[in-house]
Amino acid sequence: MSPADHLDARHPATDDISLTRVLSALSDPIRLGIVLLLSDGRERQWGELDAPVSKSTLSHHMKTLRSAGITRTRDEGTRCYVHLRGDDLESRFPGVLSSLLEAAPGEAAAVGLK
Amino acid sequence: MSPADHLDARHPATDDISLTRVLSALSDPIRLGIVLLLSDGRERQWGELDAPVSKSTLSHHMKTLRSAGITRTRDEGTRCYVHLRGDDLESRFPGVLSSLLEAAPGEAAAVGLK
DNA sequence: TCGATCGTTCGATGTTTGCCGAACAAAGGT
DNA sequence: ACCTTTGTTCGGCAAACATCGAACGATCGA
Repeated sequence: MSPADHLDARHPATDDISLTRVLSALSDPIRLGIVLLLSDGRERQWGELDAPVSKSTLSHHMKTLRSAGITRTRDEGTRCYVHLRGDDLESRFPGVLSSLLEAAPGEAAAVGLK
Repeated sequence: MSPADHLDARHPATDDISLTRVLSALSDPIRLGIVLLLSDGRERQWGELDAPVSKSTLSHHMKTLRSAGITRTRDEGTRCYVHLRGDDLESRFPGVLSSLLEAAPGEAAAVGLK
């Protein structure tokens, strides 16, 4: 669709993002590592995430992040691109994401994400 | 180490506090509500927490918070007092707890904690 | 048109989690 | 001594979660 694919059913509106769901999504080391990787703002496709899990598991993790409102996914042909909803999260929960991202490096390293 | 029972086996040292465990502990609305209640720094005993769950369930929640390093428990006679490890968390993960506490009120209200 | 690529969906499995009531243990008060 | 209060521990149960391989569907390139 076009003008507003933001309103894709899969992505909650900014105001509907739940803090507990965000925390739950980030409490998994793999997902936290992915978010950390995405924190430079660049858009990536699944393969670039280097997660040490199978395709199907990664797909579930990406769905968890997406439905928690943490990432936004865009389909293009046969592949999906994902990026952090940094601004949305910052406006909904000021300071939370940024402080988390500063604290995260020590933990995510253990997961094998590059 | 010393006269300090801080190092009680039940309480992780500040440097051992894990971010993912903290996030996991806070991803439950009841526990988040309790932390919010404790955020004024006052020490309380279980009963003052007003959590809408049974004693045994509350005991588990308190254990989760304690072993994640979020709270500190002190036994006195037949009762336990608990307080937030605000300074420890702030030094380990600067900004995380404070931004979370600002974001939390909207969510925890739904849980029935006063 | 035929593969190859990429991601989703579908069982299946084992683990963890939230919750409860009941039984237990330690103090304290009467 | 006894009962009350306060918190812990112990099964048990249902729901949620992380994980996998296999099957599927869509798209792009040869």
